[in-house]
This record gives sequence, structure tokens and C-alpha cells, in this order.
Amino acid sequence: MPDAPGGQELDDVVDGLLEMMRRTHEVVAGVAARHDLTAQQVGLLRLLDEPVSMRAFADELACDPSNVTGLVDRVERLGLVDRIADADDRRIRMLTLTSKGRRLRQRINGEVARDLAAAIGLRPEDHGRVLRLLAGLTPPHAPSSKSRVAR
Amino acid sequence: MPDAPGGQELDDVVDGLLEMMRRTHEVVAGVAARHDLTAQQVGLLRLLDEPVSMRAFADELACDPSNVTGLVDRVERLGLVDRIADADDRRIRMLTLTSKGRRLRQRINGEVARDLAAAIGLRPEDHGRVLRLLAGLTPPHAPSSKSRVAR
DNA sequence: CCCAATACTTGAGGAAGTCAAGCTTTTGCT
DNA sequence: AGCAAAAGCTTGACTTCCTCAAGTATTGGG
Repeated sequence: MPDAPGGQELDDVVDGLLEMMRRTHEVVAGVAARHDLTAQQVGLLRLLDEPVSMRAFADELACDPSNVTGLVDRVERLGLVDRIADADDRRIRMLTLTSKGRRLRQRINGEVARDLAAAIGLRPEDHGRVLRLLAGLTPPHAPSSKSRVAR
Repeated sequence: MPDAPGGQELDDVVDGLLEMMRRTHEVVAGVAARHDLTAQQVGLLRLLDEPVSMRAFADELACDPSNVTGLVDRVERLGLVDRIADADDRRIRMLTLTSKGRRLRQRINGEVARDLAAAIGLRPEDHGRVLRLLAGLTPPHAPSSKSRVAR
């Protein structure tokens, strides 16, 4: 028994979370496919509520900025977002939903919610419990300071 | 107001779940990187407890069999799995962990559990609550202790 | 005024995924 | 038995996602 106390329980929790992650991803990919998008493109739409610079977006995604360039290239080609030049700083391009993008985002958010609830068997009376749990977990998020990550 | 009752709550739950899944994925990717693997390769190791045919594995991953070919090519090159010919049906290749693969799997499972617990602020006294929740949700799978995958 | 840092893009390259087409082996039908 | 269909796997072409290194344009501090 080399396990720390609660090791078996922890393993079960991990298994459950990973299984849930797998299913969640399938749901998102399914909704995406229905609209001829990829899961990442749906993620981008979900994340993009108000305009954001490419840089900030890369930070949010915790990925390289050049990745965002490609991501945005593709959704821009679909007419879902625009790169709007910032008046004060001409280096900056603000990602902005087009009206088409805004409409699609709305629609997709609804479908994700519906399908996810169905996929994991989430019933309205569970909402409170899940919310309380999620609030209790996942504390480590920065208050608001721009955390600059030395890499 | 096209929203169903509880729509706002549902949206919050969905946001929270997706955020949690994002973090979970980061943890897995982090552990993977530490061992010069990709997140999918870690997923493969986690999933591969006992030998399984390529076909069955593709089903488990809900992906095209040709994808499994590539996936396995790469971990095989690393000496983590073998393709073992089935004696009864020579079309079938059984994916099997090498001893090196088995050792690494053990190690990685531990690290994922540790890092995931840290990343979402999971404390031992939460295990029960989370387990109950995960069991209550995600109905479409066998009740499980050691999940029997009879297919 | 200059040069260092910032914001973004480009290009090369790998991993992961899909589809269509192929090969080998098994199975089912008559 | 014999043969066609189906099953299991691989290959090749193609896309997306992702990283790193390098390049361009813009800004801002000394």
C-alpha cells in the first residue's frame, strides 16, 4: 500500500473528472460540427464576449500568440469576427464579433447548454449543488491584476 | 426572453464546468510535457490498463481507426506499448503496455492525481461530495467499481 | 533620438484528426 | 467447398491546432 490516505478515492475522483472532460469535449465538438466549426472555434466564440486584443486572448487561452493568428484567420474567413485596429495603439488588433458572429454565438451557447445538460444528466434541481461545488473548488484565479507570466 | 426557466443558472453551471475542464486539460498537458509526451499519449496510457484491440480502442476514443494507428505508432516508437498479434484472429493487433509503459503509467497516474487535486483545490474532505456528484451525473455508463467494459 | 520592449505575423514542422482506398483475414451464404 | 461480403488494420492526402524562431511595425523610456 504505497498510497497516501484517500488515494483510492482520489483516483476515483480523477477518473470521474477525466471521463466528464471526455464527454464535455464530445458535446462541444458535436455542436461545432453541426455548424461546420471545430471545437476550438466554438471555444473562441464562447470566450469572445466583448472585444479583446489578440495578445489578451492568447493569454486567456494560455497559448502562443501565433496560434491565435491562425485561429482568428479561420473564423474571420467565416465572417464571424473582425480585427479592429485600436485607435490609440496601432499595433493592437481588437477581436470583435460581427453581427453574424454574435448571432451564432448566442445560438451555440444555447445548444451547448442543452446538449451538455443532456449528456451528463444534469437536472435543474442539481444546478444549485453543482454551482456550490464549483464555487468551492477552483479557487486559484487572479483577482484582476494583469498577471504577466515570466516564461 | 427566449430563455427557459433556470436559463441563467444553467449558463453559469456550463461556464463553470467548461472552465473546470479547461483546467483539467492543462494539468494533463502539463504532466505530459514533463515526460515529453502529449496529452493524448497520457490519455492513451491512462486508458490502456489491460490489452485491447486497435478497433476497441478507437471505439473507446470515439475516433477513426486510422487515428489510432498514428497514435500507437508514436507511443510504440517510445517503447511504451506493443502490438501483439492475436492468435485466434490474425487481423487483430492487441495493444499492450510494455513494462516500461506500465511503470510510466503508474507514475503518471500519480502525478495527474496530485496536480489535479492541487489545480482545482480539491481537499480530501471534498472527495465524497465530488464522487457523489459525479456518480449522480454522468448516468450513461456502467455503475462501476472496476468498470467492466463488456461490449 | 534611439533602442528595447510590445503586438502581431510568417514559416517550418509535429501531433492529431478525418476520409477514401487498399490489403489481409475471417465469416457467412449457398 | 467456394466465394463474396465484412471486419481489422494501414496508408496517403488533407485540415486544424499548436509551438518555436524570426521578422515587421509601433510605442515609449532614457
